[in-house]
Amino acid sequence: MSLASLIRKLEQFVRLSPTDHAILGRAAAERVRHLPARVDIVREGDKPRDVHLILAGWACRYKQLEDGRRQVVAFFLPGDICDVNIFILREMDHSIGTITPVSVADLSREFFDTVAAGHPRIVTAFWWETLVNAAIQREWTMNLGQRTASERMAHLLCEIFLRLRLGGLTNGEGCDFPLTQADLADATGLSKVHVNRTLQELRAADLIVLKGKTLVVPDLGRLMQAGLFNPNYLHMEHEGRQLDANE
Amino acid sequence: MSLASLIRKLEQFVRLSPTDHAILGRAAAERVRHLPARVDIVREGDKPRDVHLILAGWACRYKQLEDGRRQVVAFFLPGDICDVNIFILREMDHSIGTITPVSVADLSREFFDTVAAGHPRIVTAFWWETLVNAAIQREWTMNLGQRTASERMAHLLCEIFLRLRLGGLTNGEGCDFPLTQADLADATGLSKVHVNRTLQELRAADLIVLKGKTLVVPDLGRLMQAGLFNPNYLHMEHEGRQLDANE
DNA sequence: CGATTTATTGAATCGACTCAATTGATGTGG
DNA sequence: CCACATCAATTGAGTCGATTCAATAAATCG
Repeated sequence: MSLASLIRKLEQFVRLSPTDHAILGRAAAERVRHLPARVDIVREGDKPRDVHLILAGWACRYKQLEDGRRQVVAFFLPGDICDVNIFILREMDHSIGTITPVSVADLSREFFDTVAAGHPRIVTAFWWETLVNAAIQREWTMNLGQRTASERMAHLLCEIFLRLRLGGLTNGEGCDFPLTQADLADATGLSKVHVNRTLQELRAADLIVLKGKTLVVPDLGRLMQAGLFNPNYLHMEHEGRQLDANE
Repeated sequence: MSLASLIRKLEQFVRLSPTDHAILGRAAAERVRHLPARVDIVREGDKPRDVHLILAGWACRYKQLEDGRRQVVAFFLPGDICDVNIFILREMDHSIGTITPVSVADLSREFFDTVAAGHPRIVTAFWWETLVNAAIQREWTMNLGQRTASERMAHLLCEIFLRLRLGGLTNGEGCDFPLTQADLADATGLSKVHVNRTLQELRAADLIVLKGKTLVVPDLGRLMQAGLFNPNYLHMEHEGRQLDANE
């Protein structure tokens, strides 16, 4: 269960009090839904109601053009919050869909009001989450604009691996990896065929082992080099060090 | 002077009180700097100190790879705030540079603390600004990942034109346009040469008139079509209508 | 006014795409 | 538990959008 991942992630940035933990725990337990793979959680045009906290499973944020071209603009991993304060806006400008079966907690506007009123550390933690998500989105812009296919793919894999590790969701050099090549294509702006060839390149260079929904990164440093990956944008600079230890 | 643009922009979303106006006015007047064109306001790796409010001129947010490849990930127009609460983070993961000469107000951490403590409408307005900036960044991801060169360029021009109009910075169908083709190349992920050819295409289709640092959009609807532009992500849905009138 | 930046044009090349077919997994019902 | 159906991954061949390199023209600036 991955309220733990959320707290672990937030705590590498701010230290939360027992009360803060309790508040988050209660919010995450209140309205939980279990969704199958490949369904929409919210759709472009919807009126935003709740903020979604992913407790288990993977999801993605995507946008689509009328002619069907589709871009995944973000992945959500367990412990990720979809859009803090999204209910401020009138309507969604994008959709959120599940990749695997997902457990999601719906966080109400009232919860955020409560937090804003009396839990400044959580407010700070949520701002941190928001700023990091913005940084990730910028890095994706960079990724699509400047990196070659294999750099781009290596970069994306580094990011996912590090984000999973931050949530305590890796086993040494390996992690679950439920994305299909079609998902990777939608995220990297490449064609499915080229994604396939790009992955083969990375495999041939012994940068990744990817099969059966599992990713192994034998040498993260080399994969980072291949992707021109600089982790600064993930802003894991605080207590992050100590967490690295128990991997 | 473009505190007006900021207020105009925020007010099409939340109605601010006279006190709110005064607070913003004071903050924007306190520490103002005038910078020449083509210099950095902040650099990647810096410790974030203040939040920057662009009072006049254009700037951009950019990231660079070691080998020199450069991606502009956002443009800042008069009235734009660079990163609300950025001082939460340890260090900048990108740089901000001027394009034209710029007047910038440095907003202190204390200002944001004051706002958080006693000016809920401004807090909401700042969240709105933050969420819209995130939406813009997502749309750029989409733009780079899915649109062809000419769609991409048309889309970018639509966005800039609409954002300028929202700040009251257009004259009918025209606006200032200080970006060079090299800037457009860095923003669209295209080569300079191809930017040139793409602009010629748009000119040939009578979608734009662009010369001498001025852009004219004879038919915004057609340009939007050409760029597969859906303005929903700018979230101008509120009092926006009435503002359109006095253009 | 010359110097430098910005814009434009041409030609050759290449990275990534499309189309099309095949192989390999995964999953479901009889 | 196998057989079939579907979805995911792989391979080959030909094409095209966008790139690079290189040179010239036009603007802008001190």
